[in-house]
Amino acid sequence: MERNTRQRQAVLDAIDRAGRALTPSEILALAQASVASLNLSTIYRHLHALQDDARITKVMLPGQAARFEAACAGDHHEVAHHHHHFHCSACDRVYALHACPGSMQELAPEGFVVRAHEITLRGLCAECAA
Amino acid sequence: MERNTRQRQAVLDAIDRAGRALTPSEILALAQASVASLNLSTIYRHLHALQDDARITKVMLPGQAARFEAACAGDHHEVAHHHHHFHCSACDRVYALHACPGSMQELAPEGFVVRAHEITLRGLCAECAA
DNA sequence: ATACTTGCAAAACATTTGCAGTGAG
DNA sequence: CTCACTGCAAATGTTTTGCAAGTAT
Repeated sequence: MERNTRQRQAVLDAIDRAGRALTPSEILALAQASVASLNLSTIYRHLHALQDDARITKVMLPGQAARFEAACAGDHHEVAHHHHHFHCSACDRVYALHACPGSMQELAPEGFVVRAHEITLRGLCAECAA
Repeated sequence: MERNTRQRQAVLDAIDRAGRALTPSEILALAQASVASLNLSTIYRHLHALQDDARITKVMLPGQAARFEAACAGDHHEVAHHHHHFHCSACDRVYALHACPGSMQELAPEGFVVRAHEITLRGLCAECAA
């Protein structure tokens, strides 16, 4: 997974241009505009490879299939920026939130060691609320 | 799904006695102690029915299969208590957290309507940290 | 030319559903 | 005695993998 193929470029372009997290099916639909024969297996293989290369990030939300977003989406750091997500109940789209209220250590009982936290907001995006 | 069968009781007992959220497979293993022939299909059917009866709650965590916990676990309200969860990376168990930092409205951009939020903490539970 | 990539089909999981037989009330 | 419930097998949706053919370098 290191050659620069049309398929790899199509997957990366779809994600880079989206500006939000996409499901593998959405990526398939978008990338097939460039490479009509594109297959879901190939999509998944490139999604893994692009994660290893830190070009994209996997976004897992409760009860949702995995989505993928451009690494460093919306910021200009070298390392992936810690952030959370908003899931619109109406259009089912997922948007990155560039804020974080802090470590949440205090929510855990005595003796529990908190190493990470994830916050998901749900509701209506600006478009659907209008 | 309204008769009081051995299967239904076995599923409910397993969840009520666990004190933490269980996966359907864990429930199967526990409930088969009472009803050896018990089947995963039956488990799932009762899980839906018990949710409708508000006896149990479905717990969805990012990247995890669904788990189920007793409704009102750990508190004494009539309505399901709003709470979050801790997922131990070592033993893969899920514990309820009886605290919540608030609505998180402020994390969303202008125009977004926040209707709900979910927080998942990950790390080591007291047992695994020791 | 060589070895990485691709597409397809089939396998893995979690969950749901059709159906015919079983059992609670 | 009925109709809901159960168990099994098959279907669904998402993700992974084996393999033979295709292609970038």
